[in-house]
Amino acid sequence: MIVDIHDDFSLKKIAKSGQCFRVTEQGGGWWRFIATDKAMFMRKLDDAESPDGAEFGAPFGAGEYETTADADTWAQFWKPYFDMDRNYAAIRAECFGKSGFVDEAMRFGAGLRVLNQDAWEMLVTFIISQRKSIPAISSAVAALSEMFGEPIHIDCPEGCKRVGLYSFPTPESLASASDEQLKKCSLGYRVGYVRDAARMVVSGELDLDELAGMQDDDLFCELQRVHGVGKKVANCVCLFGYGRSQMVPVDVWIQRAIDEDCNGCDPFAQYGADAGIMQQYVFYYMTQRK
DNA sequence: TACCAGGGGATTT
DNA sequence: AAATCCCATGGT
Repeated sequence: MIVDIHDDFSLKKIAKSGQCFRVTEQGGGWWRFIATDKAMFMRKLDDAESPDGAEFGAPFGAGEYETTADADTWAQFWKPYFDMDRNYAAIRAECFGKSGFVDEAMRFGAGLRVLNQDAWEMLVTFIISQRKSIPAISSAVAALSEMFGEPIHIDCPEGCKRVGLYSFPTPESLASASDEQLKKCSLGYRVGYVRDAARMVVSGELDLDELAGMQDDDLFCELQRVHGVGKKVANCVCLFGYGRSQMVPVDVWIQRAIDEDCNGCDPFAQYGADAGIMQQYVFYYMTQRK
């Protein structure tokens, strides 16, 4: 199926933006996305290699995209996943001019979008993320999904390999997992954290659906009841799992940006409801610029 | 407020 | 090939 996209959209930048860890580049311009129990291949058509930067106000990467998703699954799952109801080109234009550094990060990262992902998947993934590099997180999540997830059966485009197609593990499957199995997934000292989180969800002590109805502060506090979830991980779950676009996770890269590029002043507060989106541009800029 | 925790992946030697 | 560094941190 063909999707016509009129806003910022870069599969490559999204894939490398450190918010999703189950996205892989395939052959022939295809990118494979796995989220919860779904997998989907997508590529840009009519693609002359896009330049790195962008003009403000002009959509970056707009055009026709081919997806293996059917119309219903696109509309119900992937369209909201890609946050398609938000106009990122307009946000870049509105936010321009408040910080030279953030302006440059927006120019560099044009095409990024903050994905709406599953809260459970985000909780586990960002518990795992602590003190790991992005490639290490990706391989741990892949191992966990292969060991505890279910095979996903979809048709792959020509040249794309049918490997590693597993759903994200359910809370039940992780709650009943053994330490030995979890350790094989390179979770290290995080094994106990993941099992506790799974148990809390299975027992109902932590109701992730109920949390969706809470105010930011309450949501933020509730998440930190989970062992292994501090401020940074809680902020990631709020931003990526609950669509709280004003939340700003501060990791070593964002802290470095504040310290070394912004004279020690936090630039994010001035963006209000878009602060978390600016954070994502800055994270991408810090990790991908040469 | 220090210090430590698994280990993987990237970089340097 | 081996040493070294660094990592979307949190608990103690």
